[in-house]
Amino acid sequence: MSPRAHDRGRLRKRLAKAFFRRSVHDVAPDLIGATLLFNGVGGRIVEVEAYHHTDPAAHSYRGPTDRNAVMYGPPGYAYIYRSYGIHWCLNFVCEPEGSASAVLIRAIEPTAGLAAMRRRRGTAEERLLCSGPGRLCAALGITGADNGLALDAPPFELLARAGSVEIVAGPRVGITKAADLPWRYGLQGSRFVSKAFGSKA
DNA sequence: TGCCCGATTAACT
DNA sequence: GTTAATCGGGCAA
Repeated sequence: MSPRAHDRGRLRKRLAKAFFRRSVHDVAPDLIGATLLFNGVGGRIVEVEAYHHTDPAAHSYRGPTDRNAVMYGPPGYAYIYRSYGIHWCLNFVCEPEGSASAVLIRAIEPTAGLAAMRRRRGTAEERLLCSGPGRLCAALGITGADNGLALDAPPFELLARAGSVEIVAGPRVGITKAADLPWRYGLQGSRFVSKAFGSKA
């Protein structure tokens, strides 16, 4: 029996680099419901935001710098930056190389490695373990040292969602420029999002 | 070189 | 509701 036949039905498809080589506005909603693991710790993605290089709120809007260099590389890699000098935030580089566009991973529903997450986060509240970009990185143990790593190889593991999901969109969180663009996507009804979605986008 | 602001969070009043 | 923690980028001098 081939490995493929063995895996069928048991394991979901791993997201390859080609998955990310599309518009951020296609990749972002397609990530909702996918499973993100880092060293085996993680869960189901329930909230993301799209950042296009033409977007004034994007780090790549004003051109390449030391910090955003990974955004200018090929798709399918992790762009990790420090936020407010304290937190780490995880992004997936998308679109053809040079587009400098990415998707910010804002929240996941914890499903694997709960004990490790609680230890790193210092709280037992499951809902608060990964509900926010900074909290998510803390729970999974992701830091700036992981900036530039490929998403289709360890320590990362990304699995496509199983079946269909209902997706909601709304304005992004914590930005002042282009704050009206509805480029935040979430899993309908999830209690693990960082902030509730309005009824209308 | 110095100063202000930000894709945040937790601990305050 | 407000504020501190604390780092890189952007812009003024």
